[in-house]
Amino acid sequence: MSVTIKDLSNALGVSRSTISKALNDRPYVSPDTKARVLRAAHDLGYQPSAAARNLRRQRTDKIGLVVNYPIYRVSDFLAELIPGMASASEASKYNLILYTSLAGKAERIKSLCRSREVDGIIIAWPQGLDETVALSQLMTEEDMPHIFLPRRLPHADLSYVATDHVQGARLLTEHLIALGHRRIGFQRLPEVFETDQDRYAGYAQALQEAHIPYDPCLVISANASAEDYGERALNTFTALPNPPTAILFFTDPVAIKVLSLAKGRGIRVPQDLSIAGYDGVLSSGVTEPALTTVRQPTSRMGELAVDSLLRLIANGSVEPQQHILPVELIARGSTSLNLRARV
Amino acid sequence: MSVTIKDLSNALGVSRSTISKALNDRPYVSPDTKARVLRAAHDLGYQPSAAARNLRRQRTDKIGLVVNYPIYRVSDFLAELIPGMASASEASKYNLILYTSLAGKAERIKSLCRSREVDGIIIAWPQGLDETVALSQLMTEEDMPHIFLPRRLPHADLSYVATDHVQGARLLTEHLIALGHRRIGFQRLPEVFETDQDRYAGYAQALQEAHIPYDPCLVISANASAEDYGERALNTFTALPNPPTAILFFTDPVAIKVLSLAKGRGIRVPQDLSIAGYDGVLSSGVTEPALTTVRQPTSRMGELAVDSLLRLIANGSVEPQQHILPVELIARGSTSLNLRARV
DNA sequence: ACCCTATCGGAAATCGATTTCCCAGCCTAC
DNA sequence: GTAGGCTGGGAAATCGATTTCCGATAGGGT
Repeated sequence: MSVTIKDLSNALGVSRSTISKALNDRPYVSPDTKARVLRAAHDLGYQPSAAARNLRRQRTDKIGLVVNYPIYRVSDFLAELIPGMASASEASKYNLILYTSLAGKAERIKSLCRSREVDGIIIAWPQGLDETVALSQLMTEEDMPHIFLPRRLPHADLSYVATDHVQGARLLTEHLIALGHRRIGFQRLPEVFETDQDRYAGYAQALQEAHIPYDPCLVISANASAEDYGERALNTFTALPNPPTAILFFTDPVAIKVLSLAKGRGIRVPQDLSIAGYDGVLSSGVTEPALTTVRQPTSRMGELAVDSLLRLIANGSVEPQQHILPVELIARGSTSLNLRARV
Repeated sequence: MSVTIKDLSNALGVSRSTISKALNDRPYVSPDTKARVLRAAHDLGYQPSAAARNLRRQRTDKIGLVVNYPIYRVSDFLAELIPGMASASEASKYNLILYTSLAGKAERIKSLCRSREVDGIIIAWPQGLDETVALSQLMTEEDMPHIFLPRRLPHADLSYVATDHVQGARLLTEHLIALGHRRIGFQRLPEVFETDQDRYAGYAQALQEAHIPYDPCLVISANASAEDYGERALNTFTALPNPPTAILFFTDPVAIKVLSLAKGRGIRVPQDLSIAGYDGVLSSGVTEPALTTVRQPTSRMGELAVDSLLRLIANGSVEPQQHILPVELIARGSTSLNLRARV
């Protein structure tokens, strides 16, 4: 079959241990022998068996990525995250193994840990804090380094990489306030998203600092089971006696949908209503008008997640890795000066 | 450390071979013993070591995905392809390992084959036919089943899964002809893309069947090194004495760019000029007007690639797998009846 | 009663590397 | 001159499963 270390040994008349030492840059091999080994290895096209190596070294140089992609299908999340992670990991001789069917299955994640087919795990899927803590505990028991994505987790022991949702919502709100808006609608995320609290906090902070009184009518919750977030929100808001002059939606696709909905109803954006999204997906730049949004450094987040995980793997669980990345406001045509008379 | 087959053996007073047989559903184990083994395995949370298993069985149940993602960054290619592949492979107990830094490096692909860390490889990156054939040969020599994506390859021995670019270009062209267009601009792809010939053929066929004479002025080549495909094409076409009334661009982002460019120059789309793209990216649906385009079943292509590869792995290289998937015309606002006087 | 076969289970080989341990020289230092 | 420390290299153990081979027992046919 393929050429093994034994073949090399036979060809050179040198023991297998010496071959191994030579190839792995270990001491106690003469320069001469080492050169001969390297040469022969190259000539015969020798490549160590990954399985044998993994078995003996008790590590695989592989990172598991557990994702529940449908949630993110709405955005370019995967498309940006994966390349970022892949380049970061390959730079460190690691590779990525994808697991998309493990979402929510604690039992299967435990099996993954026990089989030791990866050295660490990056988990990207939204769930409650309690479940996350339980999951983290499970992996810790199995001695499996791990890191969560893409949300801040209010727990001192958990490792995560996130983007700053407080800042994101605050930037958007401040932007609208600066444009003269005082009645700003805010659509909360479905409860499963931990990010919701952060964004809401950012929104509330910005309002408070501008001394704009908080009006509960301007904040509506999205029902996770329903799909027509956008339409419901628009209906609710326009039905108000004193409707908002601007609305923040929790994701670009929803905002984009509302954009076209508004157009159909004769609501001019941004003259009659300013609209903003969140994420900075490609589509947000080509709508008419283009969408004001917040761009998250997804690719960077992927890199950082890998780097952090590798640190956990190397150091054998020192203190947890917690990183929050800044986001960027992209102000575009869908938001403008509040033209309606100041009330 | 973790619980091994030896621990099970000790706990039960049963030999390791019997344990293995019981767990792997092999004959010559009494139902009683088998039940006891399964029970103990479950109670102790036994999970076989992936490395040991791979070493002994000489396979890993993993598929390598070699991609050169930047090329596809313009589209949702990765975002759709990967979930499709992942779900198909996990349904068959396989997992995906990502390799993004191997593009173009034949030597490293050879190493990948020799290390046997995957049972098969799916390669998705554009390159010339000669290189592809050479690469395929290399992998065949290493006994590594493999399949190419996402283009038809005019070679009887190569395995690939592709979408039907002839049909795609033909559908678009026929659509425009049906709308009364007779001067239809066609932008060819950079030469590196094998798809170019197919699309061009589709375009030419449609014209011929409609008895529209071929005008070389209406076909321009894109320079792979330049980035401003769209602008150049628009300039060239509008400078013609008898300019086209419709233009086919080779990808949605380019068409979208031209859309906004045209708007800036006072060219009305579709009244003055019909424009179409290719790919059906999310953005194409939200432009004003929405873009007529062709949608490729990327996710399905991913699934099919995995299924085909698994077939190659199972059958030990029977005949090559070659699949071409149909595409779908999405007619939208950017193309309309040819309103200019018939010349 | 005897042989043959099918079933069950264990001992040992195997997969292909790494790592530990040990031996033989050789050099240095006292 | 000898003890002790290096260095280069080999023998063998090891990682944790699967698989082959073989022995023992039981059941069935003549």
